[in-house]
Amino acid sequence: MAESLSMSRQSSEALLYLTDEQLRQGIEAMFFAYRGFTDDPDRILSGLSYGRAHHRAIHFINCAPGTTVNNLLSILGVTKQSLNRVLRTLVHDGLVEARIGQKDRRERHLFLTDEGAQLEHRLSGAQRARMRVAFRQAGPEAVAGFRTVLEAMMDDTLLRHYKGLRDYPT
Amino acid sequence: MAESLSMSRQSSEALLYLTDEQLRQGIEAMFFAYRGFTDDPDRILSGLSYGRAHHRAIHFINCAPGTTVNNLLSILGVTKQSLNRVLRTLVHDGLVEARIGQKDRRERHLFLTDEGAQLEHRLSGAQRARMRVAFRQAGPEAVAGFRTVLEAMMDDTLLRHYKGLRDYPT
DNA sequence: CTTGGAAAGTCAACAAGACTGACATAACCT
DNA sequence: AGGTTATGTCAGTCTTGTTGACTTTCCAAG
Repeated sequence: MAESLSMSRQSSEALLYLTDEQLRQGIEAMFFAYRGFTDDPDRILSGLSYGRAHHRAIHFINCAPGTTVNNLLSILGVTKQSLNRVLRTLVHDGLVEARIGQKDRRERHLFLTDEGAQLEHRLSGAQRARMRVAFRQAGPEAVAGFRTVLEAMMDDTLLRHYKGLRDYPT
Repeated sequence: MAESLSMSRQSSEALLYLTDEQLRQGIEAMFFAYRGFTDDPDRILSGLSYGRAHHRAIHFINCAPGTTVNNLLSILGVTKQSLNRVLRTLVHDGLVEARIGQKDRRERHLFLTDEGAQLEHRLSGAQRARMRVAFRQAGPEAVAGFRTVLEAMMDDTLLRHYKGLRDYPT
């Protein structure tokens, strides 16, 4: 249904999607979609004295349990001092546990506590719900295209983080 | 090429794209792609004592020349105090002109000066360049899907801004 | 073995940019 | 004349980013 339209006139307008106007619309779509994307979790967090930074930390600790602070740093792309502030409150509030490394005692390996996992699930649940609706509305072809473009838009360093990097040993 | 893969096993895995793991990957793709998306302009702006907030203002004033402050407010979704701080510096630095409305003298209609348009072009140029590469890499089918999913992900109010809202009369 | 450098993490201070709340001014409308 | 609307401003707070200085730990070269 969605693809029949774009494919029918593919020959005559094959490069339409590369005009400046089309690119500008792509830019705005990213802006507005990202806003919708972060809205639900932000609303949940604002009632908890946490922010988007806490959400990001919780999300990636959940994805890669046992990851080190340094590793999280390179994923999130912020300074260690900035991350540390967030991590400190999360540890203090009992959402994250930071275990001293066995092999290298300088490292801290990060884990969600039960309470942390609970919050993570609440946050990602809201986000997944919105994305599920969008994905269902758009259909599998569109979703495949969505992923393809997004991956092409990432920096190569980030792309590496995006693919892989699960399961950290303690 | 891209679609042959997803269509060949469509029957058996038609709903694969709605599993929690697929949704989680979509979430991360948004996160990393948005980072790549804002990187280039941010770098340019950091040398100019401007930030992403200035970029957004400039972008939408360029798209809808003559728009009012109030209108910009609802597009950007920030408070007037926050926008005002940004706008003040832009007007002061001669990048934006705020003309008093003809019909309603309370309104300020916003325009980019030549210098403002120049900066806009530099910023959006960097962003368009990256998006052009991504679009070309992904192909027209993927781009159509990308747009479809992004639109489905927006809030309805934002969607209204995204479609339309060009050309404001002075 | 020791010593010096690198790496991981922490503390402190600061800046940008968002927010709220209160208030001012001008212009519009009934 | 009085109420509403559009805009601007001041003051204060919060989140989240920054840099600089510091400790602890590890490792490797002398």
